[in-house]
Amino acid sequence: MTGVQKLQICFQTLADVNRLRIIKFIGEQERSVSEIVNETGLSQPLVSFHLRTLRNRQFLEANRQGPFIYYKLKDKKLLDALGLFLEISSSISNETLQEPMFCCPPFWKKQFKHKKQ
Amino acid sequence: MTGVQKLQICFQTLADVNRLRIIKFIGEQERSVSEIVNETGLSQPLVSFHLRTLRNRQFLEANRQGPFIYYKLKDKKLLDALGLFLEISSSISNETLQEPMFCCPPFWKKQFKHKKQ
DNA sequence: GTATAATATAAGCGATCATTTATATAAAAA
DNA sequence: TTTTTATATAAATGATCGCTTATATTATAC
Repeated sequence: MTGVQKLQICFQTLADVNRLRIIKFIGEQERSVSEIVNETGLSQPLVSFHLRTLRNRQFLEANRQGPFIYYKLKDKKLLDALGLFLEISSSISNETLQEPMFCCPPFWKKQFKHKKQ
Repeated sequence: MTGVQKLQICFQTLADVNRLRIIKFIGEQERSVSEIVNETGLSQPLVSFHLRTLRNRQFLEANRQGPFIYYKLKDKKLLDALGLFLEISSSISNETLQEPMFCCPPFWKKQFKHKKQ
């Protein structure tokens, strides 16, 4: 697996607001699933789903204590890296970022039509 | 737009091998579209599509010289940030990363079935 | 044992993304 | 002007992702 492929998987894993919020919350200190559910307001299955993703991709590790399972960051360097990207992304104008980038949903099609020759 | 949302868009943009390869190639020095097509082996429309994405998201900027359009990185900090993530991702085992993370395509379903009680 | 609380998994759905094929634009050359 | 080269856009398609609802597991308490 090439470096670029690893990067892709890394970024794919981080390309979700809810996972980022979870990482941010866990970054402060380790947290149980129910704490994360309360903090984020997400449903419990959804939190578990994201935690599984983050655990499988080696961003988090879990340890059970009684009925609770506590998650923590595996590598604190991740927080530094996120800070660096926050810098990079903050210099980007809001308007541009909000433009649709990819395949245009129906209501966008008109705006991209070329004038007929 | 919150910091987390900006991060999501950043990572979403970087979560593609082809875009990462393009960034890596352009990072060395500015390149024309046809140079990128030759380097990557991707089709010209696909390269243009990814370039538009990267340009819209403010990672690249373009300047035309005659019939050629040269693209270059807007912020060289991006290369440092990619290096940092390369460190983080390199410590992750290949096997784990290759596991399917999300919704399982048909041929995977069997492997995740629980034993019936 | 049964009941309850905490967490994980399964299956299906809707939306979005990357890609392809075909076509349009734009600049230079003939 | 016509042709050629370089690049961009359009439309359609298949695959994947995030989310929801329902159910299963695991551990404690009774």
